[in-house]
Amino acid sequence: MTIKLQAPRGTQDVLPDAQPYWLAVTTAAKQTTKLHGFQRIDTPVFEDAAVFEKGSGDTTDIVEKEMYTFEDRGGDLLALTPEGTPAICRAYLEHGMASWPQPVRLYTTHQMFRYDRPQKGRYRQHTQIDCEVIGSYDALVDAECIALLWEILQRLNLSEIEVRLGSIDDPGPRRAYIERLKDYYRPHLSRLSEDSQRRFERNPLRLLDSKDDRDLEYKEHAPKLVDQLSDAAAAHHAIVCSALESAGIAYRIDPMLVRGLDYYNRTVFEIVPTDDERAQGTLGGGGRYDGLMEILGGPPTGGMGFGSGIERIILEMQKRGATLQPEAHAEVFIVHRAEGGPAAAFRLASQLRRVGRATIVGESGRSMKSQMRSANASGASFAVILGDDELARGAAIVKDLRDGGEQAEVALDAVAARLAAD
RNA sequence: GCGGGCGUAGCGUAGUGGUUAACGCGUCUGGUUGUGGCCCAGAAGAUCGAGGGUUCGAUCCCCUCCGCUCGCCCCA
Repeated sequence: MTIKLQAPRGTQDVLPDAQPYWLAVTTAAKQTTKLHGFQRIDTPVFEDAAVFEKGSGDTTDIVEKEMYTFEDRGGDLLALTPEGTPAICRAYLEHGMASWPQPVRLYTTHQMFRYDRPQKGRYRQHTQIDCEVIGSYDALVDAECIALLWEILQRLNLSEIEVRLGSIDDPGPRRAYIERLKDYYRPHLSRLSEDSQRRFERNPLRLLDSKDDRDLEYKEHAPKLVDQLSDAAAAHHAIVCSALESAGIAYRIDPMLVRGLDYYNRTVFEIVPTDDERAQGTLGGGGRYDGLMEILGGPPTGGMGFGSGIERIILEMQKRGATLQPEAHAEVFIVHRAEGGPAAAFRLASQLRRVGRATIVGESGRSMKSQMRSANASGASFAVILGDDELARGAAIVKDLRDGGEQAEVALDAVAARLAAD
């Protein structure tokens, strides 16, 4: 019978105590993207479902089993964004950004929704920092995006991180490679794990991602895509590598790196904590998506970007021992206990706010002790006390709460000026 | 979708087959004459996740469900 209302599974409330972490991360993203010439964009929380069905690929897990799709009252089929890139690309096309100076560098922080089984670092609603560079095929842009995420994490004192870099070539050569890969695996198929047997049919690249003991031996000797790239992709990859080196960014070539989205080509990357083995430890990842615009009905347009999970970044910060304190609720706390006190307190509070001071008025009817306790708990630096005697002569007591508790009587009209923000 | 752990006041925990379920933190109210932080006192706050079963009796034993959580798959 007790109906307990609670946040839906896989969602969470970000309480005041956690806000400093969110502020730190979003600030780091804002500042770093600005240093790279990115502009902010915001796209809707939901989109026409087709944006993702076409954009992300309708055989990807994200679209196939994780999308929150619904029909609205007008009969339109909509989806809560599971993934930012197609939405931003849609906006690029819709607003004719191809006529802006190219490439267009865009960033956002965006709610993502995926119907998935929650666990540590994985939620049904999560927030991503999303950066996209659209309108460029330049390999240097790939390196810049990787560097950008790297710098954001560095700014948050997450230094024990590692870039994993790979290339999945362009669609044509990749298809040829996949055939070679399947040829390699086919004779061993019956000895592979069930998961891998399924992957063989559905997503052969994932064979290389298996952690099952039964697959390891075959995986080790499997042909690696990154070793046999087409000339164009190999040259592209080489530029990315040397750019990262010149920027002093440590990376590791990961031949097994496979991303879960269909549209990637050439560069793919992830950044993970050095000491974290878990799959959900990935702090961010992305890659190049030169074919995506065409899939969405636009002209051929190069693109490169990444997403990074804010919740995961915060978990990692806390794991490293970061402790950020919430700000004080107020700077000035007005204690009133007098005939006419409430009205005077209310008026004084608005004067204080006009001069830039965060001000809280104590609860009417509570004792002075009680209000002073509230003042202390609010973190305010000053209490302004309105008592009968002072009010009778048009004055108030200003008390410094920070240490000794010095106090002085000040004319009511002079309080705001005295406590004004610098 | 699959497997493991857990479910007692807002939070963190204790506890027992049988009178009013305990403690800490937090909240509120007080500690004389109008004032915080420490300290002290008091109060409020829990149908012990839900339903069923065993039993004279269950918060404690059994089953089911729900929820949370960790892992697999996959992803940020």
